[in-house]
Amino acid sequence: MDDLNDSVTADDVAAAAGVSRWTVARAFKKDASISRKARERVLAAAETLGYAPDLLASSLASDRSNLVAIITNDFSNPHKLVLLERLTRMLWTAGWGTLLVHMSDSDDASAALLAASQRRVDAAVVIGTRFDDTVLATALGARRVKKLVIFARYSQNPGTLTIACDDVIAMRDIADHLLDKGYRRPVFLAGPDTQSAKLHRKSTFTEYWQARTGTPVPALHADAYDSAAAIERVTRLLDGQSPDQRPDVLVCENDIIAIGAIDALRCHLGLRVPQDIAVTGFDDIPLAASPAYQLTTYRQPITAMTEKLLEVLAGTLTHDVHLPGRLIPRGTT
Amino acid sequence: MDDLNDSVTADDVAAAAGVSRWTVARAFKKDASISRKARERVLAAAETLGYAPDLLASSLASDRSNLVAIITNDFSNPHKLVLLERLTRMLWTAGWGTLLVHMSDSDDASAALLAASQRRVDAAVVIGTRFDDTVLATALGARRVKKLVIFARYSQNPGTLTIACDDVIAMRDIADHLLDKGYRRPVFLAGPDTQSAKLHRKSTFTEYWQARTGTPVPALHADAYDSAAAIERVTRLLDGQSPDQRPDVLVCENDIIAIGAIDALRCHLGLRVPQDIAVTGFDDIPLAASPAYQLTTYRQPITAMTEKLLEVLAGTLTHDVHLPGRLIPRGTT
DNA sequence: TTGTATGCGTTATCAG
DNA sequence: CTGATAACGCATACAA
Repeated sequence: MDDLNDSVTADDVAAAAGVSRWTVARAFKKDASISRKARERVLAAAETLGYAPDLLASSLASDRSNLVAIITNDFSNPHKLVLLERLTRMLWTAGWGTLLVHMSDSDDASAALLAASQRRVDAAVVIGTRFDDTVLATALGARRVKKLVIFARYSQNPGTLTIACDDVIAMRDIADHLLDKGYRRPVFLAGPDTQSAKLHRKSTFTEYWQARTGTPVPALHADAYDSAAAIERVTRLLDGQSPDQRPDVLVCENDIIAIGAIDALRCHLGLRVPQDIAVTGFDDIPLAASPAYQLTTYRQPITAMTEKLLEVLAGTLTHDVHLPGRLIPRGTT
Repeated sequence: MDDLNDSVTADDVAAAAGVSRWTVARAFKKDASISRKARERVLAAAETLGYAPDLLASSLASDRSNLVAIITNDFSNPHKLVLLERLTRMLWTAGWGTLLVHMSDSDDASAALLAASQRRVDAAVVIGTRFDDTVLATALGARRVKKLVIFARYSQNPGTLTIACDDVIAMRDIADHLLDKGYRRPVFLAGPDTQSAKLHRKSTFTEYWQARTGTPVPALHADAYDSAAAIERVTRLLDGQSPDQRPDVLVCENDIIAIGAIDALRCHLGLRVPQDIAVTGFDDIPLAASPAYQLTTYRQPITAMTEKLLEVLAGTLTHDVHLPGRLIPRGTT
């Protein structure tokens, strides 16, 4: 059991089992025309020899690598860890390997896509909020990847498939919840206001709120998608503001910004959440459920989204998908 | 610029440049014996044709994939995100691709290693605290990977290379810091007390403390490496305990446990940190620096550790490495 | 159900 | 410095 060798090839197994090399290949294929006896003999021989098909050679010959690239440029948001966990686990279960590609800045998109295509990935999945759509489009034009999926984010790229949580339903749910609770003066706290960012949640929320109440919603932009930037922005907004001028709720684009907002309110401004100001987030990261925050937020249907991704990879789904998530009411509203 | 095709092969470039296929290969190799003129011609032709070497075919022919598998089973700790970011970025810069492999339970180790070896990775890097050393050893025996590196964790596996923060120095620094600050009754809060876990930090701290003060250090074990488990354990310990029986500092095995401890103290027990009880962590995750926690912790030298990993991959380093980190004193002590 | 040629795109190695 | 031969390990198509 110890002298197993990795350089056993299908030929070796074939010889040991007394069949041809091609029968060995069939034995490892799900629905192949092969007798049960032959398959058993082959599998037994493979077991004792310690043989496992070489996926590299297989990919080269078949033009299918069973590899998908996960491309991201945002490692500061804990939500990415949740996404990575779900993606790698479910893809692995379905037989897909995952190549993790780090994309440093936006203009690195072509390099990331190039790396993916050089490894012959069957698809590239982009996760992350800080992508420039146009940069992505030009990168895609220069270096073709069989399938390009934008995951957990809105995008209008042609030649691209989007799988995301339905922001329209989500922001309406949040707005309805806030109106039910009696809040009337929300401020929307978003991430950076770059030209390229879609900021779909912001526009959806503000439009719906205005339609329902007739009043506009002021919007703020943090300089980055992290809590430090949110702390800075919220402190700057509220410092020295009198209680009756203050918003009664901060609607945040995601949890990490909401966490920063809460920290600013409590630690820098001495305000209570939700008594003085309420806060909502988006994503339902683990920290949102901790007793220290108890953040009211909105959970994306990651498992269902990943199942859709599997359909895309299988080729049975070829259009954009927007799935409804779920409001998670907690103590901050 | 738009009709670039991915199925351009070295032969096409060779034809376009008027050289042989092998000269094309040389043009893309760093230190190859090729005239500057030939290389320029080839590179120009490749540029216009949109050619990029196929890494799959390259791996098959050369027996070097330039791929390293990152194997982990713990996606609940935000510190993993920091590790992933550093690893993928620095490996990418050095020309390595990263295959992210999810390891569900301990007995899945052989499956993860098998997947890695089937893709012919040049090395596998294991990150994560919940690994069973013996399981890893048997998995390694069954399925050989060229190099197996245990990263950011202690291990004694033969045939394995460890790159980690020096826990001995670290725990002494923490102990010295606490003694300086006047703390005298620490309790060590560790993760699960499984047979396999090394719990190196715990033994190191308790032994050093005993040596310096002559008093033993009680130890607690949370049921998991997450904050919820830590909250439960700390609450159970201190609930109803009189102030003079209480420890004056909780020394935690890592930050996520420390965060849970703080939440328990503040939210469930109504105690103040550090006035009633101090807390220390390990890792310096981003949350530790937030104003809500201001956790005194210890930062692992991740960049330096990753540089050592690159040396291992290059073959210039072949022994275990333990690097000193840095104490980060903050508000919880 | 099983065996046989042929090709996937590259590199190691040797010849010129 | 450059060209040529022989793998690398498997899959596809087709023939038996």
